[in-house]
Amino acid sequence: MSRSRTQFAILALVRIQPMSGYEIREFCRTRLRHFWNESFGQIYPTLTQLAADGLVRPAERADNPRATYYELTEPGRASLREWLARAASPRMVRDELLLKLFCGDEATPAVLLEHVTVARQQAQAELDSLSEASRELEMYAHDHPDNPYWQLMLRAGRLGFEARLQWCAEAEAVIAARPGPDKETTRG
Amino acid sequence: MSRSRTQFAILALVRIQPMSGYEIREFCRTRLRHFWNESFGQIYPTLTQLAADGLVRPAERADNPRATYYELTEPGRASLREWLARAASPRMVRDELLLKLFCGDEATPAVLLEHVTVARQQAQAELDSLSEASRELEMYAHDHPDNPYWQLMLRAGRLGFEARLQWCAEAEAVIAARPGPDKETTRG
DNA sequence: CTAGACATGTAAGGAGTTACATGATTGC
DNA sequence: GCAATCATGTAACTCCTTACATGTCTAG
Repeated sequence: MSRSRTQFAILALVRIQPMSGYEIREFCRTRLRHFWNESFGQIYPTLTQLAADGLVRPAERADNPRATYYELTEPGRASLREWLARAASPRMVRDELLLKLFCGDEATPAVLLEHVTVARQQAQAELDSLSEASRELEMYAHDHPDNPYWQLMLRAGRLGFEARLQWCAEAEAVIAARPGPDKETTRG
Repeated sequence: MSRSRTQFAILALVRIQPMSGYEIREFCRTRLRHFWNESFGQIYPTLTQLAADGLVRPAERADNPRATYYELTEPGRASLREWLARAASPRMVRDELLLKLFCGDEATPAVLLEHVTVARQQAQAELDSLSEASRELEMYAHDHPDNPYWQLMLRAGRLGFEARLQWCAEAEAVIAARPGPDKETTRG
């Protein structure tokens, strides 16, 4: 049970090809960014534990002998499949922007507008990077058996960020329609 | 700095009206569910700390003398405003369903389909509860100065879950199109 | 009289991030 | 030579959930 979700994230990654801890981190940071994250502090200890448990093992890879690469073992594959069969724990979202908006009347419209604009730009940047990732997948993994699922994964990101973008536009309109901060509200 | 985001979530809630720890929990569990959560283990110690720091204080409330209600103090309001002015930390999402899909070819389509169907039903249930919440807000808080922001908050949930629903439908189609599990894939 | 909601709290532990420490290699 | 990237790890800490412990009140 320990290392719970991290463990399976790592197994899922080394299943594709042998990977080093550093590569696992980079993969999360770039490809899985919109729905998963793992940091070094989780990855390296978990990798050590997985190797001790025989679920992964050190592997050769021609391209760069500097790093320690790990590959999936058959027990590791069995463990991965067992996890796949279990129900997924519900999606967790923590959105500080919405929490701030929740007491929006306590702030000035200008401040809220700034927060939303930043969020809109971030969503747009994510959409751009998803498009790029989708093009890369089509080029390099067109025939990979996992490709339909990888495209679905990107599609989830795209739909999510499009919704976010739409919301930001609506929020900007609503906030802009509020009375400005020029007349001081005598509150206290 | 300690109790960081929990602290401000609580300040944001007691700002609306004096609340007990239990009510704060219920509010998160029901109204803020789609973007925020706090558990008892966080709420009670934080409430104690906030009271010690003078950011909230015990308050009277006619409707139920059993619980200890807390209200926002002026220093508490100042602290809330200061937090509101700071940039929101990026939205965090952790989606185990997508992680499973990421190695979808390792599972049977039937298993994946089941996971997605559960997710679709959950999204639909969330949409229903948001509609209900929106109707309630219009009825009881139509003239509340925060109402536009609360509606925006619900709108974010609605757009998000609609996107989720859309994605689930697409995912079901893609998975259903995959070769069935009747012919055993000789893999190992 | 009992199940369920209301109510408050603590303890333990799991999960996850950040900062630190270290060092090799590569490109400029 | 220097900065950036690649690479591995640890320690401290925050954050958060879960399980436990306890008790009241209300509705059936």
